[in-house]
Amino acid sequence: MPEKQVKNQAQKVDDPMMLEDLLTRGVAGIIPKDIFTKKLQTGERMRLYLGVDPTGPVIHIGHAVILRKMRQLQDLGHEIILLIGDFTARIGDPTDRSAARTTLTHEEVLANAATYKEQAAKILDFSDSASNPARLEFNAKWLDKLRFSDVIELSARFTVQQMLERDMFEKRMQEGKPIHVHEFLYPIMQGYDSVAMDVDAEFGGNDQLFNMLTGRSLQQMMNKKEKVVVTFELLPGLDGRKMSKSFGNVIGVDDSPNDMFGKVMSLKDELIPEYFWLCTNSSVQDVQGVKHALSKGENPRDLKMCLARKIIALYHSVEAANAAEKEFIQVFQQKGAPTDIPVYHLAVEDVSIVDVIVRAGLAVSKAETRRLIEQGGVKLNGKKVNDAHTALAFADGDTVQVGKRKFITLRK
RNA sequence: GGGUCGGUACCAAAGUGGUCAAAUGGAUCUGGCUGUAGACCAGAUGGACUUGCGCCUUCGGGGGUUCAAAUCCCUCCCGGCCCA
Repeated sequence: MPEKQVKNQAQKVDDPMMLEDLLTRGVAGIIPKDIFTKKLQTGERMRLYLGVDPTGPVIHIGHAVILRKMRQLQDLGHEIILLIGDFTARIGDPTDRSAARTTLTHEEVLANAATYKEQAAKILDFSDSASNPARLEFNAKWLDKLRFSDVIELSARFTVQQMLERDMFEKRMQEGKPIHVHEFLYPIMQGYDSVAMDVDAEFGGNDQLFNMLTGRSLQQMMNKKEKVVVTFELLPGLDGRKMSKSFGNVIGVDDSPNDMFGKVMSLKDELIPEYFWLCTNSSVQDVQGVKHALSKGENPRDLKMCLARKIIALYHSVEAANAAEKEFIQVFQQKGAPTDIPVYHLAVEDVSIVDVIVRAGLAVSKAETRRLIEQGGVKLNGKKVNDAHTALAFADGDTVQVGKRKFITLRK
């Protein structure tokens, strides 16, 4: 029977290779490093958490760098908490925003939180049957209870100058952009999470350093504990810019195998080694090997295909990875049709190809569809459609293609 | 509270009475090429249709002046900066 009792001891990390991997892969900084290292070596059980703002519904493989590290520590027996910032999300983190975020309603936040857990569960083990299950927490649990006097007391521990130290506040000051008072409270709220959960360590993206350090200060002041802060490299997006939904350069852990494959193939060549290091379990030697192969002139395409298989295997399965690769070769390298084409049932109103495309949702408006036809982006059974007006006789099983990636099969 | 500057399309930002569905950049899309949904090159990017130098909707909200308004006036809302 697995021990489900609270254990105060985690597994010791003796293997220097493993320790090295734990301390370096994806890690930008550890404050203070010696304490963290020692706790890993002695196996002193740590309570550590990652806070996420459920402002968007997608966990991407950049977040996963941190989650995968947490999974390693979970397996070693440390206590893992995924904190949903349901309270803080309503305020909006000013990090890396030129303007204050629009605030979400509590309902939106909770809906996002539910999908978060589902996605995080691809990496962390939340199941009751696990010997050391990860936990989900919500910070509204304690932040909602604070009274105004508590907030004053907490904020009195910090100065405006300290808050202004953040680059982004400074930048906004210089640019003459607004900084709202509640944004100053954000690091304090997030810092209070550490106190409320009485944690030993917090993980987070590099951009969260300031907020996490505020929590470290508070934890020292209020619980007399040295909270370790571990910051992680931000995984760049597929195009090399910051990974962000608004740039469309994100791979979600929930993406389908085919999507993942295609997205990895669109990765900027220079980022290949970094992705191997941060997004797969490849060893240092393997990553060196990849760099070497690239410098020797090996086709980056083939390395990306390998990378794509590894990533898909992680979030889906090896079989899914192989299938996705076959599909990619068929559709994009050989410009064939995909295996699974959605079916569209023709309606009586569908007189022209334009109607079909709009009603099937392949384009948002008729004007856009006409534009696509003019640009040669629409094919019926593999043949370019040149005229939007001709009424076409559709047959059962006809295939309509819009652009490179959108296909439908027609059914009467 | 006073002064002043500003609010433009998905985002940033020009335009300051007609030549404005609105420059430019980003983003997105299409085509070409290829190593691929990468890179590069070219083009497109409010909407409906009877495809018109025509129509409808859009330059923070509302109202007005004018043959004509993103552009002028009034008013309201929101923000920056300086002063108090």
